[in-house]
Amino acid sequence: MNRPNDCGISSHVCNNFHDTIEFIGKRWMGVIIYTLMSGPKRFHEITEGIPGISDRLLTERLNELIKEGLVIKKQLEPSTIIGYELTDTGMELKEVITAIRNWMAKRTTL
Amino acid sequence: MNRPNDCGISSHVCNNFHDTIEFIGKRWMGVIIYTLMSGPKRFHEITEGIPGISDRLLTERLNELIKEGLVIKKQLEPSTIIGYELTDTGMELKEVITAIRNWMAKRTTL
DNA sequence: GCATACAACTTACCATTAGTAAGTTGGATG
DNA sequence: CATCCAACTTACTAATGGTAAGTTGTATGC
Repeated sequence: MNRPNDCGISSHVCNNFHDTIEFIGKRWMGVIIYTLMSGPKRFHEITEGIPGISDRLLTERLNELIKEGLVIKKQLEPSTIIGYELTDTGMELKEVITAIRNWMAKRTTL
Repeated sequence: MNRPNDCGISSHVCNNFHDTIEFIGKRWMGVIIYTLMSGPKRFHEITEGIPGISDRLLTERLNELIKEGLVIKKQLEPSTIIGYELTDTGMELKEVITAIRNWMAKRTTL
């Protein structure tokens, strides 16, 4: 039987696995992060790129991402317009996204 | 709002990044899959290994995982007791979990 | 074979979160 | 300085999750 800490690495990291996967797995989180992978975007560019998402939820998710340091609000060159950009930490999720897409590719060929 | 399923492979997970990450990111999905990575488990072994999860939600998530072909219900040797085991497809999510854990390890806060 | 215990659900009800839509604010543009 | 529209905010409804109690089924002991 698995105990919560019985994972072979440090218990701190192990105990955070649940929080981590639930955070990045929250509704719309994945596609928002994925959308920002291709570069900084304005609010309405994100909504237009993600069919079905509402302003309210995008605001909420972006604020959560900012709070967790995965996204920053940034002034876009050369105007005064602001947009949202992945931080280095956020950008490092690329490997997670790649792993998911690899898994998907294997699965659909079955 | 759920977009219509246009691939016909399964009801939730198809070759679409959004559906896939939302499926494996559903509440408790990550830890359930992670728990089963170390081998087949009985129902109560899973609940005991995941503090906070309820019988109702574990039943619901296991049924979703079975429906999507990530988990099978299996008779555990040598008794008549049944348990839950990851399929090959489910087990291949190990790389996704590894990628998340690597990302976590790099981070300073969450 | 009957009683007990516990595992594995199931149901019911309340709380939280998501979806929808309308309203508000504030900066850009004519 | 009026209009537009991006970027929120608020209010309300629908869906999902949390909690707890109830039900069914199988193992074990007498």
